[in-house]
Amino acid sequence: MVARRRSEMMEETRARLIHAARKAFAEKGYAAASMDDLTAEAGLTRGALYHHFGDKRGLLLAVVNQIDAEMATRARAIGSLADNDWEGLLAEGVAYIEMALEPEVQRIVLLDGPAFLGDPSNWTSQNSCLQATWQKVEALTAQGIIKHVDAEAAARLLNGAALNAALWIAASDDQQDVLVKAIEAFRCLAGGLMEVPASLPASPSRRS
Amino acid sequence: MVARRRSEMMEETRARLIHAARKAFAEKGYAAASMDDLTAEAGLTRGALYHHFGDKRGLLLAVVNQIDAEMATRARAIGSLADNDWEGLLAEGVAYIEMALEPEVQRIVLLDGPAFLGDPSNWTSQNSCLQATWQKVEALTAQGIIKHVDAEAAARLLNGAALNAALWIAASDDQQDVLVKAIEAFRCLAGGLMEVPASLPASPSRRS
DNA sequence: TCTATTGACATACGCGGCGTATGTATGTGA
DNA sequence: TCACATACATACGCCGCGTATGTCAATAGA
Repeated sequence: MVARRRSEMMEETRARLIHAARKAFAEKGYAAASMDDLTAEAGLTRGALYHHFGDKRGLLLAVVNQIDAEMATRARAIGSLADNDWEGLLAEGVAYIEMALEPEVQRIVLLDGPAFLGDPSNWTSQNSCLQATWQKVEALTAQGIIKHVDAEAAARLLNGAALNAALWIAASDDQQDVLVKAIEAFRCLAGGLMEVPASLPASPSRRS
Repeated sequence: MVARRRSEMMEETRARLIHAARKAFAEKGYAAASMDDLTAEAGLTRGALYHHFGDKRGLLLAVVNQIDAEMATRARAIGSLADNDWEGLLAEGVAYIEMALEPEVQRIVLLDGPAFLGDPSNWTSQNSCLQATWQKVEALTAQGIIKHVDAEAAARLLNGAALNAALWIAASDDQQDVLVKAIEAFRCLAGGLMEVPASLPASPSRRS
């Protein structure tokens, strides 16, 4: 028997509970997931769960934060591979769309999260995914590459568009085909943020 | 006592249940709303509810469809007031953002709907709001005003952006201020769909 | 080293909510 | 008017969450 510290044990207990919760929430949805089943799957009981997370929502919050952090890390990594910040922003958006196709992400973060925890902006104090996009938008604004719109607004709408694209793709029959269309439309929309020569107005056919 | 047909009574019963459900779902959320309380509010019991709607999800579906239809009607009306189809599309989008600020719409259609009924595209067979945007996009494509992207994709991403904007606004402190920013960003994004002279590439600084 | 106290869990209980099975009354067709 | 269907109401059981309580191991102090 390897001697282990108490804190290590606790950490593992928390990890096992979150792991089981991710699985259960993704498969059955938050509402239909039973905490008895969930904890049993992790070799524990509800006692441990309430001790560590307070209530069912607390567990969902912990799960969402974990997944959100993973997503942000992956998105930043993908975005940093791009040739420039603009392509980086697009790449991040596309990465969100693709990540959102995973049942864990979709079911837990995109559907149950907002429904049971409220608006994502209130999760934990910040949403890592949003922050990543937000920062990229600010950088591009400073570089004069995109228009001077509110950075947070742009980031939120971009993420919203990506999210909806993912829900659409996931529910479709030919996911590959739809994915291509969604990405094209996304790049198109994002292009609206780009700065254009002053001679070209953003809106056509303005009356009188 | 006014003599009334059976079908009229039933129709009123359904309407009263849906009305009570809209109120309860909007205030407490779908999960926390009790069907006993809800039906009592309507002067009925759960018996009537299960008779007409099958189960709790069936009631939610009926409520969502009703609100969705109302939203689409309002959006089309607003869109048709615009000077041209392009401004109509933008006006519809802005209208969605503003409508989504209403607790009924936000809580029921945007949060609980997707969580408990699945992707909106599977509701009833079509989502009226999406259809309205879709049609406008197709019309604009035919007129050569916007690029040849997939119309459904564009419509879905636009609606998704509007939806997310609404969630943001609703959770913010200064709703008026945020609403202005969101609308500006929305118009900006939507502008990305517009056709531009071929001499200007959609993407800047392409390498090699 | 022995003890006291804290903390990490397990166990036990009650409440409320959903779904279903059953009952009842009113309206409709022959 | 009689048989039947329909629109509800009532009654019951099961399940799931939250909390109160119990137990055991680990650390702290003397």
